[in-house]
Amino acid sequence: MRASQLLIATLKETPADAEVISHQLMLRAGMIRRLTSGLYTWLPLGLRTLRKVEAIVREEMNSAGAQEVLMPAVQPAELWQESGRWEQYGPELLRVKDRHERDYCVGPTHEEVITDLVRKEIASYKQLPVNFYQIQTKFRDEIRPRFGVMRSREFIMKDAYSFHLDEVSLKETYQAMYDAYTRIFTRLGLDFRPVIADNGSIGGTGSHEFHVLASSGEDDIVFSNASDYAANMEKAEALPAPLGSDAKREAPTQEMHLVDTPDAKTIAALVEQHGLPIEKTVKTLIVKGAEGGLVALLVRGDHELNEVKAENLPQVAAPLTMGSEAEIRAAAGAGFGSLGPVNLDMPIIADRSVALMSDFGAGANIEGKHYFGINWERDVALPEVADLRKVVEGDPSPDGKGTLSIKRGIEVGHVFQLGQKYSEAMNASVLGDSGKTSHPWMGCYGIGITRVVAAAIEQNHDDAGIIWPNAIAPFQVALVPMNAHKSQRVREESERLYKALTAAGLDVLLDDRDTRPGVKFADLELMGVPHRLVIGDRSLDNGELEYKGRRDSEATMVAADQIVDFLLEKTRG
RNA sequence: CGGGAUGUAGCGCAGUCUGGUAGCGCGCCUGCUUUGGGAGCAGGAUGUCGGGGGUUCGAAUCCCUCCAUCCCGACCA
Repeated sequence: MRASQLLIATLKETPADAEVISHQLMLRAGMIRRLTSGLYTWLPLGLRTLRKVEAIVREEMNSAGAQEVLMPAVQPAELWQESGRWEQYGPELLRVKDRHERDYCVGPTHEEVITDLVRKEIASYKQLPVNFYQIQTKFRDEIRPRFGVMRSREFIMKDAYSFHLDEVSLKETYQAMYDAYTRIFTRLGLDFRPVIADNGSIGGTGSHEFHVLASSGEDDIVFSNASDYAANMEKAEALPAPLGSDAKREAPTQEMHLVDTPDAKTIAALVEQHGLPIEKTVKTLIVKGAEGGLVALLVRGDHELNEVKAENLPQVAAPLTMGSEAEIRAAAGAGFGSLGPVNLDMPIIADRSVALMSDFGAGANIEGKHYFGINWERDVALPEVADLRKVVEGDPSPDGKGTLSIKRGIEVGHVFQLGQKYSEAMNASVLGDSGKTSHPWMGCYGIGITRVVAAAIEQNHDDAGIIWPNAIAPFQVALVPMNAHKSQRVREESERLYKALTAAGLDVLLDDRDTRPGVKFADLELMGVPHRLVIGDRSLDNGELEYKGRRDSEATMVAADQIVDFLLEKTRG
């Protein structure tokens, strides 16, 4: 393509409302423009990258045995009422009425539509397994859209849904999708990790998220330094004690005694004012119980409650809700800051590491007082023990190998074993070889296409702009003719190169704009074109061209007759 | 939805406290010069000062109200 025919909408200054680097650079490079909150137009430059991501996803999905379909963005309410999600989904589901006052939604996902298709079209186990996917625009009415296309309301997603006679078949396809995702993100040139994820309220048996590692990521992901164990924070298991220790409680050395702590309403204050080591303190959090009433959760002072783990406990109400000050005062006899397990009349669940503590301090359930020197069994019965806390850097890995590190990640993909939830709710069934009907097992597999583009930039940029991986660069090579308005030879050589490189299968941008070279260099760097060739009289005299990779600090000279092979080599992989 | 901030030319901002002809930089248009890292000179265009209401002789500026956007918390690809 010629630059004179492309909308090059670069900006020198950073728009004030863009916070993260990918958003800033996408605006500055002229990839996207905001229409209104959470809605973006993809300009020609941005769309080129978007389409390349789609193409890679499509190729790998096809070769993994999935079939492409395209479902409507607008869906009838009836289907969502059948699955029960019309009520469940909440305000994130954009609901609309047509002229006949019938209810519809703009689809945030397509389990209902695909299940409806399958129940109509698939009747026999002989047609299973099947795996359908689409690349399509979704809408989620996010409370707070932010970070440009990273968390927009309208976004493009690849979503796939597989159907199986039994769980064994589901697991096979699940693995095939896991492998396909690994190939996709590898081909995209991204540094990513598949991590074990929580299944959430949908249930099911298995789930992995694919995260692109980036400090601006919104999720904490946890992984071992000595094995391939990786999980998201919600799911990462906290072992009771460090590796190699015998995980036993130490014998009491202190008597339990009541201490006046009128100004110690927080763990930090307690530690500071009373000289107690923080790992000898216990935090008591009181939440609503599944059967009504309240439940107390205990974690060590230096640990944080993992809300997902807490919510998954059978005794605890979902969603997790903290008790109100008034409720707690009525039940415990004291308010926030003075709560503890001693003389507390409600179900108590202690984190694994709390169960191993001795001589510890906790609220006394008397306003402004704590007990110090508490020991389990002797002073208070050991309650039920569960894994309640968030893991921290340096915790032992749950698989017994190495210790855990925590990094930030951007979730770009999710594979999920759904089980029979939708096929049962919507009565999709197939005949088996015994002549009996059964509900197919389902899996679903998503990739945030638009988010991938932003994530790639978060991971690949410098002060001058974007640095695209070869596979998704809008243009692989830029040609910059020098002094073209005067030198016919430069013009001719540029045209010749443009045709030769294009014929060799490269995506080439010929910068034929009538502007100064500094402007071109700055624009091309901002737009992230990974390879640049300068054509000037000086180097042509020597039969050479000047090459510079986007990450190179210096340009190098390349023999003009070698240039096609040279660039084919550079743009590979 | 709660907390914080902002809204003035396409973009970045000043002006608002203390009411009195709406400004600066970049970008854009014309001409001449210039052409290896965001050119120079000369000339030019562009604003319902977020909307509505009020106070006032007079409002970007003061008051009321609505709206939008951004940032921090609960959802998700």
